Amino acid sequence: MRYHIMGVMKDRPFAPMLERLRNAGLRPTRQRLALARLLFEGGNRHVTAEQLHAEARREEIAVSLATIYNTLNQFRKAGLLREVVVDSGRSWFDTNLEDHHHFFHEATGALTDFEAEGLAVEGVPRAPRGTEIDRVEVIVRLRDAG
Amino acid sequence: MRYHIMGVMKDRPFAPMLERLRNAGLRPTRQRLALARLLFEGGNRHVTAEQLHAEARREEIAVSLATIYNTLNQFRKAGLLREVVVDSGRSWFDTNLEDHHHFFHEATGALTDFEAEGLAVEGVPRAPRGTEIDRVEVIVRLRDAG
DNA sequence: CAATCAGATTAGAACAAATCTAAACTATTG
DNA sequence: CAATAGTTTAGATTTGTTCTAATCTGATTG
Repeated sequence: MRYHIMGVMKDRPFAPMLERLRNAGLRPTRQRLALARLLFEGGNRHVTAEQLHAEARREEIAVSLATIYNTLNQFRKAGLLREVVVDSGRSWFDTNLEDHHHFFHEATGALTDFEAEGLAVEGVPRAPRGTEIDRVEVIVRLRDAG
Repeated sequence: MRYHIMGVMKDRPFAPMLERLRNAGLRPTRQRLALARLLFEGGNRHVTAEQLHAEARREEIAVSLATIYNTLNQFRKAGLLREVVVDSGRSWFDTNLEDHHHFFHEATGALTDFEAEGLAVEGVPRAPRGTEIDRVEVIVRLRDAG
């Protein structure tokens, strides 16, 4: 199998990303590939749709906002991203798939991870009839010290 | 100091509610008084702005949606309500001011309280520089059992 | 390697939640 | 009871997100 070079290539091969999309059952289109690289190469991050769109523009990747939304949702459904809801009005997408929780600084809107290791949540009541626990989410809301 | 009994009476006087608004520094207008009664008489509840608006209409209380939003936010700022963000796209307001957390059933959108008593969250990391912990929020996301 | 076509992308319209505006109204104060 | 600061309102506006219908493209097949 051969890989040919197209478009923006920093210094990483994109074969792994291509594979990653295929494994997720997503056709590796230009747009998805480019967005996957923005999202997954270079450490964990949190983005909103608008942020990612702006970033793509900056990198001169032609992607419509509709595609950003489509892609983020597809990635989420495929388990490549997690959605984080901390303030109403917009959604954050988190590339960190490990067991972790969030700090949310209300004043600035800054969202940061902290590992679940070391955190213990005990005494969660039984799920109501007909339901089961999907996930226990801890959000630590911060304010400016004073 | 006098304590008012908040029992399950059909014909409640609204003096206590009036007092409650005054104490919160809010002028007790018709609209605020009516909404306060819907919200605070008869047990804890969760509402969205639209829900409360619909309910007010049903009760033939003339209140605009703008006033619903204003009032909910004023009540929140005054500490009479808490805002709960579980799904992006809308805000819930919770009349339960005690230390508690939430079940959120994604499929139905149902939001229910559970007491913090019995729940222990341990090992929350230190707040980042310049910030302090405002509140630790636990959201237990539910899915249909199966 | 060209034709095919399901699936993907797109611009722009549509939608929903929430906020804003500025005009009309009302609870309080003097 | 008049003055006024605070409140309410309809409707416009803003913001985030989804939808639509037309166009395009990656993969498959012959």
